[in-house]
Amino acid sequence: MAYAFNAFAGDGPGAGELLSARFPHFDAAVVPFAAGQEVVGDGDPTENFFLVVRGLVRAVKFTRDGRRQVFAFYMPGDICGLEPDATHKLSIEAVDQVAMAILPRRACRLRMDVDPRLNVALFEGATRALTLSIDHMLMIGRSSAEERLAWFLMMIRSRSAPLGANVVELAMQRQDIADYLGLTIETVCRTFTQFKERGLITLPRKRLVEILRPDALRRLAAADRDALSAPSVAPNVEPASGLDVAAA
Amino acid sequence: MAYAFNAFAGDGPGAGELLSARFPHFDAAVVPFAAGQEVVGDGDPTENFFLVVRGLVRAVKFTRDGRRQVFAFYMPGDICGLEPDATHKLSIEAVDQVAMAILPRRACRLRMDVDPRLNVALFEGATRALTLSIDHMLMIGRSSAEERLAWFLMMIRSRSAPLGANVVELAMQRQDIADYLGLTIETVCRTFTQFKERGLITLPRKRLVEILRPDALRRLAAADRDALSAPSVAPNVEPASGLDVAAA
DNA sequence: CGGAATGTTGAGACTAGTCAACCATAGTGG
DNA sequence: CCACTATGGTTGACTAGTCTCAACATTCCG
Repeated sequence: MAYAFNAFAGDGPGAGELLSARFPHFDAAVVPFAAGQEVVGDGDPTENFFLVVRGLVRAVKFTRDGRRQVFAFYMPGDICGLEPDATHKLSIEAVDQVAMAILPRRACRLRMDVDPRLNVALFEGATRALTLSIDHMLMIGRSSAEERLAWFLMMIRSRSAPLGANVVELAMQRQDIADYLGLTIETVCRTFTQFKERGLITLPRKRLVEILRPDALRRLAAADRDALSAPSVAPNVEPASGLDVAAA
Repeated sequence: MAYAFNAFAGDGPGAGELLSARFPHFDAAVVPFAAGQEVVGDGDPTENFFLVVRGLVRAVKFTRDGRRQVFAFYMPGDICGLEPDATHKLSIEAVDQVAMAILPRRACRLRMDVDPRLNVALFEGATRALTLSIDHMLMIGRSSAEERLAWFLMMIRSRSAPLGANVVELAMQRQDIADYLGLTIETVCRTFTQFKERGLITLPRKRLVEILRPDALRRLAAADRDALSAPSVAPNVEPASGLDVAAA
């Protein structure tokens, strides 16, 4: 599987920035992918890392009987494709029109051996990714449908919107949200409707959410995540945790 | 949170071996912990890595309203405590009588900067940990109770028993299993009973499981995991995936 | 033996899933 | 311009699996 590190825009120079500074390759090959197109598939050899330049990317895994789990969404600045094994175990797919910079793993590994800073950055990126996947797991394992959707909305908001903006664009479709949250598409719909009826949000368009009561949603979302109350990070700031990271 | 790398016994020298070879500190301080004792808690500063020397360790996270998720079990040879942030976000607790070697992070980091091999080993450990957490997440998000328990049993069997052994000791109690699988304790019990009635297992003691039909359990467990069918690793071998890894 | 902790079983409630119908939107071609 | 279709999204009725609450059994330990 390819796991993506998160660039963590507000977090000083993240892995993405570090890499792009260190790797001319990033600029060398930027490849476009159409919506729904597979970047790498389950079983493909792990030859490259990928830096998302434009669009939205998802990392998914299928079961034999067709169930699907979305492990992460990647936005511009995120890196995916980090994976220990010789073959990918997650599929990386373009959600909409996407551009990805191709970063040959061989070159990366060579650099990693020589450059301790890059090494540390990648290592920290990987452990951070693990941290985020744990938030995701806690949410999936121990939350109700409404808690999951609230968590999702706050996560997307903190990632994609300028801080404080309360209108979020959902590039992914309902099925992706459902598979990310471990729910069915119907439950996601119903929960959206319920949020509307409770005055928490409005839906100007299907893929556009206006958050009317961010505090209420945050409270819902926080029920099973400590991030909001964790003292180490600035309190009362939306956790960047949603930035899931997945191996590609 | 502290994430533990897995030593991967059958996988050549794992991170644990590498570290113990490289770090005299490993032998320097081996600390015992009583059953139930907390090694590090949520919010504690991240000062050390830990190598499990004896016993069973769990990494858990609590929600404000008391729900609990177990993210990983660590067995002798596993390392926990890997975490990017300054404070732990998971608690590390001894399940039974445990001995842990204390590995100062400062010393590790210094070494990591100088020794590329250690660095690569740790990095691969982290990405592998992420891979494993994804298996865990897929299981929690998309499986029935019986699939989860079957998955759990096959995981424990592959980790703790000599290959092929069909009697597995469960050092953890039912509540730990439930919180690991995202179920309630009652559902875990009922599923055990159901497995007994179907002739899949016997329970000579509460904490001792004899697996009568490993293939049937494996089929159940495999419904939402590719590991069994993945071609990159030896096929038809129990996946070592269960070896969850958590940051401590 | 007594008590506490752990584990099991049962009955009923409730959440989310399933199956199915319907609606909205966008694109296509007559 | 208007069917017609395809896709994506919503809603409803019903079901099923898991949770909740409660009682009871077992094991452990002083």
